[in-house]
Amino acid sequence: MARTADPTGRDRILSTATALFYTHGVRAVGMAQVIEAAGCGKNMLYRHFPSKAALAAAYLARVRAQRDRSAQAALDGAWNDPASRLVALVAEVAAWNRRRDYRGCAFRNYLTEFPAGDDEPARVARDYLRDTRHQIDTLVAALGSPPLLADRLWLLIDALYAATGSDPEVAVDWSRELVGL
Amino acid sequence: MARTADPTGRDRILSTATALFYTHGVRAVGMAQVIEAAGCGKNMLYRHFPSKAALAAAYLARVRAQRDRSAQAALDGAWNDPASRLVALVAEVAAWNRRRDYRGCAFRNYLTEFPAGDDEPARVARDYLRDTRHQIDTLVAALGSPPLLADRLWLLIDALYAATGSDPEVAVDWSRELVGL
DNA sequence: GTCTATAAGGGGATAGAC
DNA sequence: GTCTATCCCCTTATAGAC
Repeated sequence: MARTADPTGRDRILSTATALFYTHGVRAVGMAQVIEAAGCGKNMLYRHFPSKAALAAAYLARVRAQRDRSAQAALDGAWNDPASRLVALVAEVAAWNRRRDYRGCAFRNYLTEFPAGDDEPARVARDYLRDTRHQIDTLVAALGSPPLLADRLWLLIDALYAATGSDPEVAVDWSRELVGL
Repeated sequence: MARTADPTGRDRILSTATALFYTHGVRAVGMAQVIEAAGCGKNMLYRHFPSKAALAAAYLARVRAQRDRSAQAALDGAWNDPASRLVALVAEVAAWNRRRDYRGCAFRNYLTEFPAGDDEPARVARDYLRDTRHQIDTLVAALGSPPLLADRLWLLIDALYAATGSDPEVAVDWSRELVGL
């Protein structure tokens, strides 16, 4: 169809792969399935993503970018005190949890699917966990609270990502109580 | 070697499969790998477990039996009041969490690997989650506390099963505080 | 030169047959 | 226990349309 390079090609493929990987899991989705859903040729996919691991890493990086933007928006919409910002972070996870297409945490899910993985996607996943945990620690320190508060808030976030049928609002209310709001 | 059926055969196979499935994930482990590790013939495995789904269901049922026994032992070792029993249940999960070979919750992991599954193993997994949640609800009702306590304790248990590097003791102490001990 | 479509390589999956 | 059938996996290579 197009004689010139399709600038939307890579993004369209990655968008398709992201939806499939997140919904069904990385292991359950084959490259052929991504190709068919994206409506592209095999050649094009492998030029942009030389392997499935590369595609999975790009998938996780894309989700991370979305999550970071969403978390930043939550912080921007909160009061400027550490307590409000901590609650805003928990509430943001809860809001994500309530989405109809919610299927847990993409990074924790990946590490469950590939427990011994130390390739690029695993690094992206572990970096996200480390960075978000660090974000909590920093805000708790700014609040002047003992590290125990960070441990507890992190437990709440872990629980929200597990999502075995609990009401996310319980966690948000609890976090508010924890930080003294 | 043996002319009569090996009574330990089925159990040996299931034991091997349990270790492999739990450590590496169900999807990552092939039937050939189970056969080789169990040191049995292919026909013997398929005689006892006609499909991989049947083997996975038996694996989850076996883990459930272990978990139920362990939870019961924790209850038996606790005081007979609902508060102590609730803490004992949380502490039992924390103790499991501290094991070196801990790799998360077998049931939650399976549901992550097969999110749309409604076959036998998925039913075993979901039944476990439903029953353990019900166990918490019952004890909280016996304690005379509002359902919110059960929601919160369930969040702690979910968090313990996620286990992204938190100290399990934090959850146990928190549960003790929650039930008023 | 850039895309799609198709075929094939090389391996491993589940499962069945003897 | 071995051997085979069938299928799907990831990946590469080839051929054809614009």
